[in-house]
Amino acid sequence: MFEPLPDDFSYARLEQDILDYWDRERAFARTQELRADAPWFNFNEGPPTVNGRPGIHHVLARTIKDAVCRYKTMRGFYVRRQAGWDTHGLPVELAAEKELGLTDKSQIEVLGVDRFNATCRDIVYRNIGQDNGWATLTRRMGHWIDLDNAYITCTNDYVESVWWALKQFFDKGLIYRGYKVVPQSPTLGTPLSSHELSQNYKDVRDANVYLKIKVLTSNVPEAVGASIMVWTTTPWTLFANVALAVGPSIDYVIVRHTWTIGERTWTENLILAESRLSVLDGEVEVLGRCKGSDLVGSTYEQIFSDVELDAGQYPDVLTVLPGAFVSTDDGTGVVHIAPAFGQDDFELSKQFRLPVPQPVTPNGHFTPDITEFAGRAVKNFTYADHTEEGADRDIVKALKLRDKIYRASFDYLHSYPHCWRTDNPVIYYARDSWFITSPAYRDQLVALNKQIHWHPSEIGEGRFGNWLEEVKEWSISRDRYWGTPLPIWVDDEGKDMIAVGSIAELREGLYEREDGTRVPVDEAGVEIDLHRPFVDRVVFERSGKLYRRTREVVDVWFDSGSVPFAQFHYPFENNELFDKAFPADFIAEGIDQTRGWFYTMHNISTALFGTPAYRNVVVNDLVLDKRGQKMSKSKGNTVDPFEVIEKFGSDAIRWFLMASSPVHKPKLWNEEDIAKTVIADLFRSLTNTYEFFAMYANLDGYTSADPLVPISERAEIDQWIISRLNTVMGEYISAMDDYDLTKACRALQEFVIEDVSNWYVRRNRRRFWKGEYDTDKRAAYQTLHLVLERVAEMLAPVAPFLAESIFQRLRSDAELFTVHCIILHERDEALINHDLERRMWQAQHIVSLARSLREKAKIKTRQPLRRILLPVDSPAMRRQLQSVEDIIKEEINVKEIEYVSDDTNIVRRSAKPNFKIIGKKYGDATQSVAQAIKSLTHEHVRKLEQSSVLALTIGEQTIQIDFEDVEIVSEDIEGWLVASDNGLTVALDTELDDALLREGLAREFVSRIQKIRKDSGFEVTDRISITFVTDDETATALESLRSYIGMETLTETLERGEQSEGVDLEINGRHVNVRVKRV
RNA sequence: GGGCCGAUAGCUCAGCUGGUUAGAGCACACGCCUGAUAAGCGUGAGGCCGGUGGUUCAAGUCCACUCCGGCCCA
Repeated sequence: MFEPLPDDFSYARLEQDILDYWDRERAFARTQELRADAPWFNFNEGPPTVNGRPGIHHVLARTIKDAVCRYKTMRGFYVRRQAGWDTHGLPVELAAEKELGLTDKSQIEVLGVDRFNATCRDIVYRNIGQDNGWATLTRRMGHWIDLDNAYITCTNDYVESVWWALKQFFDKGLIYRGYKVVPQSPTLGTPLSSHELSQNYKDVRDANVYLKIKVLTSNVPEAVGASIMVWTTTPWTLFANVALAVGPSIDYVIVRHTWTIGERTWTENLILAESRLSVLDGEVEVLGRCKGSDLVGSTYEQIFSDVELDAGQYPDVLTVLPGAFVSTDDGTGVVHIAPAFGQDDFELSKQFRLPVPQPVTPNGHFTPDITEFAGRAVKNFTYADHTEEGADRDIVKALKLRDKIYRASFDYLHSYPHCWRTDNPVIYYARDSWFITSPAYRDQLVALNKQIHWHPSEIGEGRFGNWLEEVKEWSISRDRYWGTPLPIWVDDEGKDMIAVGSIAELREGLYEREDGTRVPVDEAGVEIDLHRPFVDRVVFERSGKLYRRTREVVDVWFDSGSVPFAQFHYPFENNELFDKAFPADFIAEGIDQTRGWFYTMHNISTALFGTPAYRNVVVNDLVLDKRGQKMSKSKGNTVDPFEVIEKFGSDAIRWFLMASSPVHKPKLWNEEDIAKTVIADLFRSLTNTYEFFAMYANLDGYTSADPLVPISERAEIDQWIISRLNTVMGEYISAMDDYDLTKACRALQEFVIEDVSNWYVRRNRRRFWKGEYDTDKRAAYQTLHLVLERVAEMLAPVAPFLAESIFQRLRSDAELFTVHCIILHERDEALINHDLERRMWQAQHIVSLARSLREKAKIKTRQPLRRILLPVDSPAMRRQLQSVEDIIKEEINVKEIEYVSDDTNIVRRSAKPNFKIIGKKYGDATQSVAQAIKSLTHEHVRKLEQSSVLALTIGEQTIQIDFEDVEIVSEDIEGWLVASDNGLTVALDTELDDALLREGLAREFVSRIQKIRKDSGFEVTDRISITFVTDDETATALESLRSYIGMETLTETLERGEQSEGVDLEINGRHVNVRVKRV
């Protein structure tokens, strides 16, 4: 018994049932157990941030992961799938601040780091277990991954592994503390890493200020006393100005600038890059020219004097210096240098030994040194409970009073980084922080990247490869609380450092109590927690020196980059497991991870193991809304994954995400497409095919125990669909092996809809419902059964629910508790018959051509026609078409097919050049040869066919045309309706005689009766009687085909009546009144 | 400013290492077919294959430049 799909069928319900079934059967766990001894295929889960909300783009990445893992399992591998949670860092800290009612970082210290971190930990574990969160989505979308044994980055085990890794870096001399300019989030008071920075560039309007700075001395005589033009978008940095930079090879001009307003005119001498003269508003007269290098050494008047600069100690202070980074794309070609607030500036300060005044606090406010602005915010900041206005406008006012402004507005539109958590502008800020010196092993990063298969490849070569080529030092410290503590202890003088790489080493330290007394860690009676504040209380005494831990925590990206080993608590446990599972064979995430997880894993793995962390990576692009717009909460165009899964089912969503466009292209979210191309097309075709199969198989009592009809003895169309099936199996596997899920899905989809449903089943309906249960019928069942089973297998990775549902209904083997545990069948070359596939393809095209001819002749298909003519090139072609003759005749309702060969004169033939071949042979003579071929006559073509060669004269030359140089086409047939396409020609005999007309009438009549039966709600097996009233001629026609009508419509009595008491029908222009009754 | 990707029918996408008439699905119009199908089939309309220039016998495909869009970086 093949169980039909339920009447109240819905995909959401079907999937719930399957989920319950999987739970009951422990399907995932048992599948894994089955593969216990199988070769491993290693997957690593990129941990989602635990308190983020899953969005539809996560469904995309998770579908890729799940589909590949399921596929590899079905290919016989053991696929270890450990879930993971990313639990440290700012997202959690901010949630904790909110929960504790804190508005500022400083309040955390007041509250106590222990309480703060306890809250963070609490939030983490609450979120992991939360309803409608990640775990729920993971289960509901059918993502098989081991959630029960997920790695959690804030556990002691995990942190210990990260510590081990950091110590490796330390021991290799790859970590150092340095004073550098870093992107700082002022409202968080912590530096951000470059990959964090990249998450939130926004277009903003900033200050657009042209300053004029008086030159005091210079080697360029005209420059003395003139003002050098300086452009800036950050007036707040001007207090820290120590120098100006010019491009040494850029051309500068000294101009007399005249400005008139009303009666008044001013003149002043200004210096700027010649190519930037357009920034000046007034009239300009050039007084002199020079190169930037000539200006070097000029001294100028300090812009603000709040910061004292000692020219004795720093000879180059307040002078013009050469800077390779100076451009003339915008501004004036002169850059103001504030080493504390710019990376280029800082480098220049090191080069020329300049001071680095720092008049701004880490949280973005002026220090008391800046008397006029002490305590003011440098930019506009928004906090949870208040906002602060930045000082820029007031600074410009102050500069105006000092007559240093040439022009100032606040309309400079540019893209500027903002803190990804607080949305406040980032400032570039010099401070102490810790770095990993990635450029030291850049070559290895680049070399190992070449071993990774990127899908698509251009990301690995382009975006990721370029990033590695110019790899920057990794700023790994964060001046925060909830994170892996940086395990480096520093002595009192700040010179000597020790790194701690394990809990055991930590135990060698002393625990410092509140009262200042120190006891060995093990005797302190405090539980070891590899977080602040516990680790801050541990100190080391070595050779008379006291070491205290540096206060920072580690960039969370270092946590996730440690997944390959930290998920196993390596090297403290599971070393054999690690050896087997590293490196990963496969990972998949969104393109935003290029400089995130993809990078940090690669970096750490390269430095520690000298091996790439993963062999294959599938990168998906964003999910955009229907109109191609980025989804965002503010636009209200986000998609709630739970909602759409309820609406369409996970399978449909998963299929759409894989099949609609390649995953590495931005994907437009279009629910109409899901409904029309997935649900109403692929899934409908498949479920209906199953329903059709089940209905008749159950009626006939077919079971899979019935003796198998050898495939070679089955009907040709059976062999055809089996051949197609095997071809598609081959395509599917090679696409999946290549991680091209889209191609695999599309091949399968087309097969199901076109070949199985619209051709095989439609063509074979009669075989299933007519007659007794004989060998041919059994062959039909076995064929369709086989096809459905294999389709369910191939469907399983991407649409696991529907595949399971169909597979469970079809299976005969009780051992196979899930489709996902079976080994995918590979194609059987012996069952592929290219010749047969080609013949069927020809038949389908002939049918199409014939239909279009009927359309032209306005003869409906129900009207039988006597014959079609098919021109054939060869006896072989004739044999080919004869083998599919019945199909053609039935599809287009003709009695006979006549084959005409080239020795008849009905067909005119001509030749088309085969450019691929003649192009190679004739080169630049190709066009003239092609012309000659096109003008070949019917006789020429016949001659060519007979002797395979033909001599042609072109101009003065004679050339020899070979048979392979041309493609022969049949053109038309005298007096017939003809159509040609794809090298096939069909001619239709449209002449009708009485017998054909009668038969047409009968078929039309049958069709109407069937409609009446259906409309009246009769069962398929109900027998009926028909009484009809019509004219004599029509009556005779109907009666002459009584047995045909009776057979088709299960009519027991067909009588001519007198009274028009039934339904009036208009059939082929005749009037018939019909009454149909059930008997 | 740099890097990567994309641009083909109203929409979503195919189009292999260049081969001369550029395809499919959806949507639209008309017709056909239907005892598995809220389906199917046919026909039609709809394309300066973003633009310019080049290489070539031949360019949607290769090269250069350019416009527009997306993403990433500065």
